[in-house]
Amino acid sequence: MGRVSQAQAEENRRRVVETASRLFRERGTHVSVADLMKASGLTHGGFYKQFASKEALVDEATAHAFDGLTRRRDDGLEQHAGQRDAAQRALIATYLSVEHRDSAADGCPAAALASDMARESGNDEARRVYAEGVGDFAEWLAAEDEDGIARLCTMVGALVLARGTKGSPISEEILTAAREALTAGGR
Amino acid sequence: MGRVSQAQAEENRRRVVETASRLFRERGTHVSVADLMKASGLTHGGFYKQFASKEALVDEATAHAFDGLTRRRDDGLEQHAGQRDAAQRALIATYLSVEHRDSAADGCPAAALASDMARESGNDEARRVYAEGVGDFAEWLAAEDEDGIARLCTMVGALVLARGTKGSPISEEILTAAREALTAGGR
DNA sequence: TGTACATCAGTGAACGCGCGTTCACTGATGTAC
DNA sequence: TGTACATCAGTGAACGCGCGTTCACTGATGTAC
Repeated sequence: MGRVSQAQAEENRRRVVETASRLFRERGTHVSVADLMKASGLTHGGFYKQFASKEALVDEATAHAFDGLTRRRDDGLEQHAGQRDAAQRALIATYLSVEHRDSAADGCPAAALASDMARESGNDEARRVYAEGVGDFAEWLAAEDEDGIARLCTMVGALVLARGTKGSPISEEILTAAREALTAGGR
Repeated sequence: MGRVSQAQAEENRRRVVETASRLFRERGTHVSVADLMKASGLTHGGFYKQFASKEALVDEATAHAFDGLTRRRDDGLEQHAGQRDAAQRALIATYLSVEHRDSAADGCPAAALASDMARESGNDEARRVYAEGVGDFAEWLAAEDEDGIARLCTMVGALVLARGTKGSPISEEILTAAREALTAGGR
């Protein structure tokens, strides 16, 4: 193929990070470099021209996924004219939907990457980025009468359990029960 | 080594299932057959004398892990002289402890295996066993004024997030926040 | 109860394959004049 | 502005290694007489 322009190279790099942030959420951080590069429209050999190691890509992809979450969350706030609790209610409804359960690739990284981070004991930077993202999200979710952390636990637990039980009727029951618990009576 | 008595063979098999149910919870179902057998004190070649495939072991180990959960839960009920809500409060406190966060191997399979089940799309039997275990646990957790499913979501979400953020101060904050949400005022 | 032999749990090497990473090569891009 | 050449993003084969699974072999166990 020969050399490629700097602009093109930068765009290719961005595409790999974007693809990784999606595939890691969908299938876990064990997705192979070869699969990642193929899904980005490249061959696997070029990977190390852009990234020091696969671990470094995990760091960047994790940060990228949380950036996307922040952006969507702030967009929602704007759509509700800055009304914080209306934006929160809307986000919770989307979060606990069948659509979100079925599309982890562009869904919440706090839920999708939790077990990978727990097991990725070697990669401290990714874990740091992850913890920071979780803290930010919890803070945003805080309501007048309730801790944002507790709400986030219910949301993440529901999503993770609904995904793990997908195919059984309990999967949808989980989403419904969590939605009710979070919207009824101050929760 | 030569042949081994039927009793010994049965015990070896049981030990492999037990080891697998622990290592799968701790490190995920991707733990290799070789590692599993070594941890059970055997060589990997003999695996297929006892199991049809690694997938079959995942099924059995998942069921075994939920059996352990059921046993511990019922033991707790007995210790509290059949007082259901006292037993529930004790279980919740243990569940949301730093000790449980740090020992996934003999911890809750609903939390530890969720992401593996979500991604184990090929293995329907393991998913069925998992969903059944989750349903049982949720039913046991039901309180007079609250759905067991919603409580389970908060518990599982807290444990999964605390494990993913371990090393950052927010990890302990998550456990505390969930404990408070679940014990204060009907929740 | 004792002997002869078939069974089969466990061993360890091997299978094809995919992993993360390296490397010689390519040729269009970017730069020096 | 045009030419000469160094740079380096991307290619594709290869590296050592670990994966799930298979297989010839072993020898103590279990059984038939």
